[in-house]
Amino acid sequence: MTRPGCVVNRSPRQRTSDMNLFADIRALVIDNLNAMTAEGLLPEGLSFDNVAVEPPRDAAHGDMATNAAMVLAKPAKMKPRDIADALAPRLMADDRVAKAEVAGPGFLNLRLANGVWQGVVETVLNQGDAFGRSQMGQGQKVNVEFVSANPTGPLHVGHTRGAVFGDSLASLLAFAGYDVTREYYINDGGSQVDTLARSVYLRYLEAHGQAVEFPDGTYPGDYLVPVGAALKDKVGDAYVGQPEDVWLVDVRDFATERMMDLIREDLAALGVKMDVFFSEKSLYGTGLIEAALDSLSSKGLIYEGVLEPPKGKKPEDWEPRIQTLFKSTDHGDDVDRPVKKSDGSWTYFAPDIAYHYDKVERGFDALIDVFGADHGGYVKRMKAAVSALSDGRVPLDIKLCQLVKLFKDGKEFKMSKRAGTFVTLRDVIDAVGPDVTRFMLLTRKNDQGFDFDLDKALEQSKDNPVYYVQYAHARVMSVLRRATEAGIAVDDATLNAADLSGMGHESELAVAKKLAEWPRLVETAARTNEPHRVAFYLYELAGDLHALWNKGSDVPALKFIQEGDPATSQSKIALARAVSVVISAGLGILGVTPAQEMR
RNA sequence: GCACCUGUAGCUCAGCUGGAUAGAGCGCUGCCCUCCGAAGGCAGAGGCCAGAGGUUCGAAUCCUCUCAGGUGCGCCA
Repeated sequence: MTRPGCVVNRSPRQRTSDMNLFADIRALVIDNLNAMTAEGLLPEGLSFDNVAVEPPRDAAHGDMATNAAMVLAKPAKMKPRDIADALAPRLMADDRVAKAEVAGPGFLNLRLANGVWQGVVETVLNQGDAFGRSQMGQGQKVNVEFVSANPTGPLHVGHTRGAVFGDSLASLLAFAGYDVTREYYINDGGSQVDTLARSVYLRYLEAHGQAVEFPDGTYPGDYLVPVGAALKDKVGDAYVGQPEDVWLVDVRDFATERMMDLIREDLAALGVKMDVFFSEKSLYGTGLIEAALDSLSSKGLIYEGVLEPPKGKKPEDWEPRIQTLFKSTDHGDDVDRPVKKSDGSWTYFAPDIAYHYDKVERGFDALIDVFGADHGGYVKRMKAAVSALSDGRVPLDIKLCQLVKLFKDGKEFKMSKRAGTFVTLRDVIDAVGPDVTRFMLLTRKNDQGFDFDLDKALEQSKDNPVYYVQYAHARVMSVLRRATEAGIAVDDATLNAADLSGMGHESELAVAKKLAEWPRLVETAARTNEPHRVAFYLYELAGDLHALWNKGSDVPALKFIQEGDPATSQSKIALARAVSVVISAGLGILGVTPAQEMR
């Protein structure tokens, strides 16, 4: 703990920890609460868990506020005001705290010394991209499964959202100290890949000059034309006129491989790189499905039984039948779920269980699945399965991404495979580029529907937040270039060592305060698995920089470059540089490249 | 019928797991470039946080119910 009297020749800012100023001040509060307890000013045994130190909504309330007095009043059987009055002078004894005053119902508002904020800038510059990195993950292994689109065609806009969300979430968790694995589950074991094979076979016949028609239940998309042609190149006419059992397996493997190549290229175009592609097919014949179900069985969670028909909407051909069921209701599900079809083969759920069993067996401490909203019905059963398989040890968080509606010319652009209006991920990237695509999709919470207006994304106007953030970064780069031209040294080493006392105006400190929130925001975003918070923070930080920039027009003393005064210029440019460092790091999490200049 | 998601300014959305007078962008009104990049900034108007109860020092946030929209609901994955 800090004891001001013992510190010689050290400015306050040098004693703030490197990571999270809010955590530092909270520690200060807790330390003093402990001391008060030791002195008998507070009763023994109080829990300080709910004591929070947060930025107040209104800047007029100071830099930070703590609810300590209000939270403790009831269990301590004391008035909040009395606790606050006793705590305030103690906090002020620390030289980071310039002022502590009791306000409202019992808030303790803190104003910190200017040196603290200058210290934040110094810390950002010292740590560079590492500023805001957290140890909260403690190296725990987290598996993020996302996209997992069926290997039957190119990725479409819906997949794009899941891809961007999952990839950014993975980056965020890595930034917060987790050991992250990005994973894609290939649904190559079901009947849809047989359908794919038959569709490709038709294209293959077509490549041999035959006229073909695509009956219902096949994929008529043009993207299979080159696959049919490639199959012809590979096998010649060996499969022409042959029955299905001759070619199905080979064509299926061939087509699936081609589709995965396509999907990998699509992901690469978005800047997404998976660590693991896990094949559903690889589960069959290896005993893994059996092992997973044996595990459930040994816990008494597998039984033969009959399900009730769903009320309200009763299937036409409903008839009661005995099935092999997983007792998922023991782990929070609404009804038990079948793992075998009536013909004795596995349902789709069985390999899903086995796949998650495998993830648990691979030693992950936490699992995250990113699904489309149309898979919302599977959340409870998957959670039940993982809970059962891991005896509740491994948490599974399932993030649902709501649907994306595309708008063009002010009208919704409906997708229809039959009509050929099939909007692919590649279409979107070709139209607006990967950076805009990624940032835009992250400006909405994952469980909120998304209206993606392609025209506005193309406009590159203020409607388009990515440009607002990019513009802020580009402006800083511009200042650095200008300063260099003016003969002011602004390399990182120089700024790193700069005296920051020339950066103390209220408007400048406001920006530094925003920078101080970054580590805390990273932890909140990581804890809630919500990467969109990063995008919104960057937007706010960019706004703060733009505001300061424009104030330079009214107040020349606020210009970053002060003619004839390199030292003051450097201290102000250090602030600007720090902003660009955090924007760069934040955009890195989102997978967006920071702009050096705008054209 | 049941489950999950959503409902906040005219529009599109945030709201930091319960904090103070609920925020931003677009649109609207009025301003700011002889001056570091105006792709920017400042100011103003605009709200019964879907509705009703409850929990407590305190609720947009947690609980219950109602209303509205979306997504799903055994032998498709």
